[in-house]
Amino acid sequence: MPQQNSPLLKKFNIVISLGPEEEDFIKEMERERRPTTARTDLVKQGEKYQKIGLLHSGWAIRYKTLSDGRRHIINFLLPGDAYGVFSNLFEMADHSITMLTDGVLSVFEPETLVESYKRFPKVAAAFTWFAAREEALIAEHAAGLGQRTAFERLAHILLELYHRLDVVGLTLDGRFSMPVTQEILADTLGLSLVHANRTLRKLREANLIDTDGQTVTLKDYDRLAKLADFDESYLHLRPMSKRVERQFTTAA
Amino acid sequence: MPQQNSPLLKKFNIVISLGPEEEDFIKEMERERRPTTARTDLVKQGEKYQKIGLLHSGWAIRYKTLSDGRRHIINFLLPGDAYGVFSNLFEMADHSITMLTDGVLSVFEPETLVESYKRFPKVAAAFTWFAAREEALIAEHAAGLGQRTAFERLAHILLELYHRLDVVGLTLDGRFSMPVTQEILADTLGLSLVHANRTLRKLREANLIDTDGQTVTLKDYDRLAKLADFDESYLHLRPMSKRVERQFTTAA
DNA sequence: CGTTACCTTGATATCGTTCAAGTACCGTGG
DNA sequence: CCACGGTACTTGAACGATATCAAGGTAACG
Repeated sequence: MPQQNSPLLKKFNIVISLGPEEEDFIKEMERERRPTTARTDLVKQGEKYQKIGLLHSGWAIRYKTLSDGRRHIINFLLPGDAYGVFSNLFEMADHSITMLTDGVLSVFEPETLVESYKRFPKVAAAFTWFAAREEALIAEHAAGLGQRTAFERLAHILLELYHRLDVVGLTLDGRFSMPVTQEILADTLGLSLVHANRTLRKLREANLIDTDGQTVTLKDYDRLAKLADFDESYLHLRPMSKRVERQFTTAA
Repeated sequence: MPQQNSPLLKKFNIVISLGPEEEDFIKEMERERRPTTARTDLVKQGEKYQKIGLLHSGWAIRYKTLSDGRRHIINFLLPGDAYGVFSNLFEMADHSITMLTDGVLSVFEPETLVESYKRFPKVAAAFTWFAAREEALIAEHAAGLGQRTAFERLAHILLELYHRLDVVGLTLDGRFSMPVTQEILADTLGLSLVHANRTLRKLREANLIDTDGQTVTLKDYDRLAKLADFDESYLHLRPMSKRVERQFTTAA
């Protein structure tokens, strides 16, 4: 029977071509699957790091809490995303990760990744790539928080989520499921809950999106992209250049 | 004659203990020194990546430009900082880097770093550590942009700069040189130039800081840290844990 | 069927922006 | 040596985007 590729492999296959042995190595990493439930903490700010994790299904948030309770959501973790890849080097986590929904994940020891550096440099390159991409995403968010209006920011994050879900096959006709309360959205965009709600309404009233429960529909991608100044290149979802790939094959 | 350690080595020595051969490898990377002048672009958004760079002296900014000209400054590059370590994996730069002052830097091919993975895993670990730290800094800025007031944000960045300069020996009695116009500061904090100016004044009037030309003095670290909710742990300037260091020595 | 979580909307307050103007300090050329 | 233009800093006044306060609505769930 044809085994469907995991979301992680789907992403990897976009940027780098892996041989069967390399794919097997990754599949081995993903073999042990651990079901989780919404509100489970995967990482806790201030506590020691332990494992690296891969999210197979479900959504999670990576967030920071200020001492007075204010919370900022750094990023969403979607199916196919990893966490702890490099931040594992630190003694303590400077952020928390919590499941937003039920989901399934695999966790493994950092040693496994170190091993890949020796045996399968291309696998290591793929993980490094996505860790670097994490930073690119956060930098884009920071730029948005600094420079974009609430309206632009909201449009922008919806477009980002659309693209990120699209590569792992979780969109259909501009529609996707977004299991996120408006409070979560507000804490992501640096807005009050009330204003997040109103901004969402404005987007609906401008005929740019539709919402139906947790389902979001992008009704006019082009206008949305224009008003949010959205340029997908920061998502870096393109094949690795020969130049770079060569580095990681001769390195073997 | 006792050779003064480079700012990069000063930072590395905080987190990991390097043997003489490893230090030599780094010194070799830094050997060729290239003077640069203010306003020189080290990396340009939209252009191809080329090299990895180390900044020995001078300040630079990493920033993104929106299509309508708005600019957000992601981070400052200070002496001892590197750029392009991982973002080199990408085909195109999603941000620019420009010198704020005259300075000196070393640039080298990514292959050099790949080589270190095989020959000197601890050196690779140190670079990886600092690339991961980059992300931690940006995440903290994003959290600030989302949740902190202008006043808190300004206090926070001053404290961050103080700490980052301190580890490379560029502070004295709570004082440091900050070759940054208020416009740059505004674009970092997501404020208008006018409001950055007023916020700076408020900080002065509250007797928290002094400014004299480009020199900033932190007059009351504790009060500043408290009001900005500053917790230096996100800077991750502490020795690497045995657990991690072991990974990178057995990996050799 | 009451409680809880989430969404929605109005009214008012505030933080930060924009517009406008003026000052101080340079470096350069006449 | 002075006039000039450029860059950076400063301050006032009006405006606007977003927050806060307050209230009510709806659906899910034990």
